[in-house]
Amino acid sequence: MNLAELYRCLCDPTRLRILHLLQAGPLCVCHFQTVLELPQVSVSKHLAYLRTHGMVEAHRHGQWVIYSLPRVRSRALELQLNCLRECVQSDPRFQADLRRLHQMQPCCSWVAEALAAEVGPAPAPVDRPMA
Amino acid sequence: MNLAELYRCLCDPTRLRILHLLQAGPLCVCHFQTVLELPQVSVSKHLAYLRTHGMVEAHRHGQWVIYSLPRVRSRALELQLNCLRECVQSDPRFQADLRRLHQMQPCCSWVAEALAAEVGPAPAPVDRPMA
DNA sequence: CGGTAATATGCCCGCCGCGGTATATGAATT
DNA sequence: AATTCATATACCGCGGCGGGCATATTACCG
Repeated sequence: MNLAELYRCLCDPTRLRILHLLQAGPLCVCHFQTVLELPQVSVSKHLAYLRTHGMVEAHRHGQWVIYSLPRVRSRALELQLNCLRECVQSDPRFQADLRRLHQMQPCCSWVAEALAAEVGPAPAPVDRPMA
Repeated sequence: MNLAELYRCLCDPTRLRILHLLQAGPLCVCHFQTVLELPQVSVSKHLAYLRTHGMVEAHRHGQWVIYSLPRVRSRALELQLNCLRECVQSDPRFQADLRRLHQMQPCCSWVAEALAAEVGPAPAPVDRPMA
């Protein structure tokens, strides 16, 4: 992916919020719906956009899909994610998202945690790229 | 300007090349035309886009218009420019642009230099924001 | 004043991305 | 098998943006 394409992934406020949240660890779609307070279809479409552009990875766990930042990242992606983190440090919007994320008791937190612990070759049940 | 808007300025390859070149110092439109090898109208429109979004500043010097990065920049803009510079370090396209910039003998190099030296309250002749 | 060089803008068109609505897929549960 | 939950996708309409062409603006020069 070239740089302009990468920036295109970043030029939507919802996608920025998603990527920011993902820096705290893997999350399932229902997390995003709750934290972002956006309709399911909107969240799903933005996640699909990021996924097809290699900005996030998706893994099915039963009926849930866990999204995470790519395990292996290009140098540019790494730099951009760091830059994004610095940029939003003083932004109330993004910080509020983080607070809401930590407050919520998600339906599938155990799944996210299980997947976060999963650093090896994915020992979990079904773990295909996408549905 | 919010962050997503900033990223929107960055999500076009031509604008990325322009911003990258500007990190080497102020340039006039004819520089961009030569280095980028793009039609005048394309260069001008991308510059207008960046200008209206506060990513660059324009100053008339006689019949030329010199573009530069803003003298005063938001923290986010500063971070993004640094990140961009790091990201393109190994990109042949952007490095080739820089080489071509240094090779060329521009029509109005003295103007750019004069403006670069200008750190004070703009002592030069006519120096209005835009035409 | 007329001409020319440098730059900007208006218009048209095509494409992409976003929101919304409806619907499909896939897994779990009974 | 039917239902329900979680998630994705197809379709539609709209606005923004980029390219191309023509034209306007501004400054300079003879």
